[in-house]
Amino acid sequence: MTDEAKYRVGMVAKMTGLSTHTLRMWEKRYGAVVPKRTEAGGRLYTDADVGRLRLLHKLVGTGHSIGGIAKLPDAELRHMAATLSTPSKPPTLTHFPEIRQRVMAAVEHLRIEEAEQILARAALSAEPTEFLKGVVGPILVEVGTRWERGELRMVHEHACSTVMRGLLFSLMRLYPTNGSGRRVVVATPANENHELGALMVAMLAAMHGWSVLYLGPNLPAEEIVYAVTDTEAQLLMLSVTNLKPEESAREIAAIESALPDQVSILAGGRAINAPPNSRVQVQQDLALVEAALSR
Amino acid sequence: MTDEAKYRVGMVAKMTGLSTHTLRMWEKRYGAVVPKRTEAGGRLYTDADVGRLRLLHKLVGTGHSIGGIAKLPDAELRHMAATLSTPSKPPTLTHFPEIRQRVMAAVEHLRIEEAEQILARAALSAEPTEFLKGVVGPILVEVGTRWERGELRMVHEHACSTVMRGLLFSLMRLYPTNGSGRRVVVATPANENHELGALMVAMLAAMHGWSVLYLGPNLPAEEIVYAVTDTEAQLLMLSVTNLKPEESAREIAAIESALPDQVSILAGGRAINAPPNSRVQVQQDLALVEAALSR
DNA sequence: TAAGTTATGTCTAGATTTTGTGCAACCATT
DNA sequence: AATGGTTGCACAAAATCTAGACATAACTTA
Repeated sequence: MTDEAKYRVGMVAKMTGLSTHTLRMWEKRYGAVVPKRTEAGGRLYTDADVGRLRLLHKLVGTGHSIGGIAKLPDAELRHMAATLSTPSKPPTLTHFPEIRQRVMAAVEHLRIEEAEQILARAALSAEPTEFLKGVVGPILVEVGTRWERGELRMVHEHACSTVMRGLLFSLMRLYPTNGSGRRVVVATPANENHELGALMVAMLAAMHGWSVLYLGPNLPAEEIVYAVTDTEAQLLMLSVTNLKPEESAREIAAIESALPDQVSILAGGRAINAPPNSRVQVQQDLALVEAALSR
Repeated sequence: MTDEAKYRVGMVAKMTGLSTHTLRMWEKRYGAVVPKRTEAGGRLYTDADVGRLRLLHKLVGTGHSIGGIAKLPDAELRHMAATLSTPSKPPTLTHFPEIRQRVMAAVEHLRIEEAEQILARAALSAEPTEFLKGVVGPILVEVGTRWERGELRMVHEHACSTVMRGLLFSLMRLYPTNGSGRRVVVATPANENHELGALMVAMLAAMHGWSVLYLGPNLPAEEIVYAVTDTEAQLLMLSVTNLKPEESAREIAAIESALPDQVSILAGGRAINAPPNSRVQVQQDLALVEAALSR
């Protein structure tokens, strides 16, 4: 495909399905496309012209008036064609790779509404654990690594996190607490700002009927301890993805030593580093976390 | 997407489900939408017009009378559609002080589910702006000051922020974008971690039909600039509540100098500090922010 | 409750506009 | 001269425009 002007009007008529007459009229009356000319005055259309004409033809066929849309830019026309054809079938995607790919594409172009829509649909038609393991997790990892490699920018990472956060929040609320009275506190230690792992396990806990107190990222040990004891929670879940090993170990040790004996601690995340010989149970696999929660 | 007028009545009829007759009557009798005209007098509707008509159609379908709602501003219609409640006649006599008090009590005891419930109910029965100004804002301020005074702990502040964040996210999603094509980016400059102000204005923008790209807290100037230019947004909204004056001024100046001229900047928040003689418009009052958004 | 009023969608009718196509005369290349 | 293209004018079908008449339902008032 070049931007060479190479098609004459009869050829374009065949390619687009419009008559030569119509082509000339659309040019003269509405300036829909203005082809170059040969020295003798013959019209010469480019590939882009043909594409545009096809678009216009399609839109006119669905009811738009040529006079109203002839002057609009190509991007606008494409958008109109895209939004017009969709209402029939909102395809529920259950094929994880494709979902991931489409969400990544949306994030790359900062089209967060689109990303949200795809994810929301997928979330409702998949097993929650599967969804977390097969979609949310991998996407976060991919955005993270591509960001480090410089292929994506910080905005993409932020936007993606925002979408996921909102999504997980909404999903969490779909599972109302049952009266089992099992309470869990979910948090992230001091200086750890990555909350998405925490959100994922919080959602798992909610799914299993726990009453979840989600505290968000970056909390000093004493605050976490206070929350656990004040609410008489039986379980504390921590997520660490970005701390230095010694920092992780220090914080977790501080939390553990101050917690009442009967409280269990479940920790996970890429950078987790727990002191040995402690009651802190380290668990990276979401499925196993889930098993622990359903016990 | 542009705000160009490009649809003729027949197409609009197809898109909205209303008859051409009805469209003309709604215009003549109630001024529900007043489309531009071609030179010859033909009606030309914009995407925003279509969005508004869809809203009106939906509301009429649920029992509202067209005469009563035709003149209401878009934001009002969106709120009504979102809550499917009464036509704004009863000025919502929810008693804000009591709501605040009950939420505060719930937060104090870390009963976040209770807080969530109270807030969600109040949010749906109140005018969004009023709700933000009368409930969300004051509660955040109160939690902040009581924390500084040592009456509350960091966990309370975190838990409360988490609740509000989730709430605002959900509320934002109640107002789907119409095709008006007005895009706004909402963010918080580097080192500013308080995102709730940003979330509040993001929600206001969504209510007014803007397509909102919410980037969350703590973004360097160049990232914000990239997002704005990449999405061709017309407006950037910034919130600063916790930076030092010189830091605020530096970041904002950096952003402003790198942004294309046609992008407006609206900034607010306790610690905002904008360079003088700039196009940065500082606005602390939510009602005035809203006015700017509906222009 | 009956009668009158208002609100709202639909319909008609005749004038215009929009838009695709037909025809005529002419030009360029082969 | 055959082919494919150009321009301008004419024309007809479809879509709109305006103004007003009507039908129905909902609401008011006596």
